[in-house]
Amino acid sequence: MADEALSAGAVARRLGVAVTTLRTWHQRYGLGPSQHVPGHHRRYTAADLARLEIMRRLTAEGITPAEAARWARQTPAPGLAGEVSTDALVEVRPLGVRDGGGQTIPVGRAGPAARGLARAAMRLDSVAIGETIARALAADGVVATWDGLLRPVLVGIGERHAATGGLVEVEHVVSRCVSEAFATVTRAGPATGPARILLSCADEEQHTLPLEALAAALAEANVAYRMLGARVPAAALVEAVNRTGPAAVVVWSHLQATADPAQLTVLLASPRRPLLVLAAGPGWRADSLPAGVVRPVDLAEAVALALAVRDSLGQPAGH
Amino acid sequence: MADEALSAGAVARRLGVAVTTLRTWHQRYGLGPSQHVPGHHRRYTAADLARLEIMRRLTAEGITPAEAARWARQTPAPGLAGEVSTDALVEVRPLGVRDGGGQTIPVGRAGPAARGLARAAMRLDSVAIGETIARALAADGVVATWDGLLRPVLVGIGERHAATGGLVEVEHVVSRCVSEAFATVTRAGPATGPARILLSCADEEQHTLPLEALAAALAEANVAYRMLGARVPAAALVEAVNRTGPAAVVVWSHLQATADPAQLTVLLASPRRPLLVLAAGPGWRADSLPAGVVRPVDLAEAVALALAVRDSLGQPAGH
DNA sequence: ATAACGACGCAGGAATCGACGCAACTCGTA
DNA sequence: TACGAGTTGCGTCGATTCCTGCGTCGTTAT
Repeated sequence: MADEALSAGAVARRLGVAVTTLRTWHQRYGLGPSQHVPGHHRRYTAADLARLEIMRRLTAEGITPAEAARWARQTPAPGLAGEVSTDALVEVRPLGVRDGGGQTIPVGRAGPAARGLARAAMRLDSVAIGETIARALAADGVVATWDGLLRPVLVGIGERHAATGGLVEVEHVVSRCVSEAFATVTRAGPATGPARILLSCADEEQHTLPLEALAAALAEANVAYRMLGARVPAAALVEAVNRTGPAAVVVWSHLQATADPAQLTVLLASPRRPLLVLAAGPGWRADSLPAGVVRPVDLAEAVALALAVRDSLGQPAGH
Repeated sequence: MADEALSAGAVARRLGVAVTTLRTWHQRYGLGPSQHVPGHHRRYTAADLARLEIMRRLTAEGITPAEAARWARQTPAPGLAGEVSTDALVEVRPLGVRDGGGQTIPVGRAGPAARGLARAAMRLDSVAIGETIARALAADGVVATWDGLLRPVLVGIGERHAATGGLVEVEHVVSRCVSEAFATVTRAGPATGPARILLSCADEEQHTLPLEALAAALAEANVAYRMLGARVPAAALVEAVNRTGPAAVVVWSHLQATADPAQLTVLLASPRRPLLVLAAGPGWRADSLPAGVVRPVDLAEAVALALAVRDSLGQPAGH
């Protein structure tokens, strides 16, 4: 048993926080090396690190740092199995405990889970990010998770990025984790019946996440679909429509620059014109859309429309 | 070539350090002649010298002596796929003709599975595509599936696309299915230990699939990593490196346009300089890479290098 | 006789310390 | 809706601690 005396920098790197934060946690919450002479360097033992790991896990769950520190401090030093039931903690929120700010992502009143996700994101802790998302997906489903957890955090990152220009790495890590989480949902739900719904990004549009959310929501509802992905030229979209003859087509555009209504018009003029053409995303201008195009306001509406198409045309043995 | 036991002075002269330093390295880091009785003269064998060579080169590259000693000490004496020598790797491959996928195999020799995958792709049948990939992954693992199945098909589609201009939808559907398959692999393997490997695309680079393959291969081997994803500006990459202090960084570039060596140079000049910087992908020009950058030729080599980093630095022992 | 040994110490530089402050986020209240 | 109070993460600054390569000294192996 060698004494793994980790330095402050090493611990900070491992946790994904700044060295100064480690010092702050020590003096504010008493969460530091058990043996530390003031003025000397901090040397974290395995037990100290375990405490900090608990701190990291609890804050990633959305628990107030002060509260998390209280739990981390009271854990028995020996033994790695310091499992703390987090579910109970989320519910019980003592009065007078506020959520603070600091270097974080604004999530508004999106709940503790979103705050925890934001914190894990700032630390680039992809494991915690993935676990949080998976838990939310299992508990609340795709639509609720998207609206209540993922979108607030993603929007927060986007705003901060637009304002300061930074946070690019954070955005990428979160996006990737969200993609992976949606992918597991997608893979888990085996599609039944033919895919009559086609999902596609607009030409040059690179943002896929909302479309992936829709895909996951459809998979959750056992609705078959086809996902084309990002940067689909109008010709390729028409080609796909002609080849597969979908009942509904969803075209996502995040930016106005990618929202050329012509690619929708071409769709409507296609030989195998789909019953429903959805222009989704904030890029589209309502007044410039060709007639016959529906514009859902949120994920729930898009899912509902897609389900309607499935229900009306799902059974080939009609009347 | 018999192993002439070198004296301390000879070794010191060869390495360019003082004799006392050799003694210091021995008693501080345990980096000395494997057989040495206290009080007697040190006699360095070839293996001992090799260890010291590693020590010298790593410290010359700006790596903390303690960390460099850890590398040198745990290097297997008989070259077990281990030779850490970055310079050697760069020089051994004077012209890396292709490595991300230059070979023109029209899916013909790649086996029946590839043919079936190509057919399902043309049909935009994402279910069949996903099943084929999942089956191959389960049977052959990530690396073999990538080299033997996915890369041939993707390359074939790419060539056809370049020639005819069509097949965009096919490419997108296949890419998405591959991503999802890799994501399930990624999610299935719980990472153990801190993530010391950082995966990132070059600036403006949009192709993520090869990086996702690497991530899946690492997850398959239970190696923790961090994936940044596509279009990572150099500043964001440096930011992530400084925040998480990884041991190895893999930067993927598919196109020459995105392979600016400056973003690697910045990495090497970073305060928390990683031990290993891998320039992966066909975009990089071997002759324009800064010294100290390793250029893996294929997925297997990249995985092997990453594993070496994990194995060599698993335990951050104290002094 | 020469080179190496072990112990000790030293100077330069990197990392960290403690204190302070700032900016940003939430939430209750006017 | 706007604003102040409470939190929180982290940057900055001068001082201090720690690491590291190497020189010196008396002794010992070759």
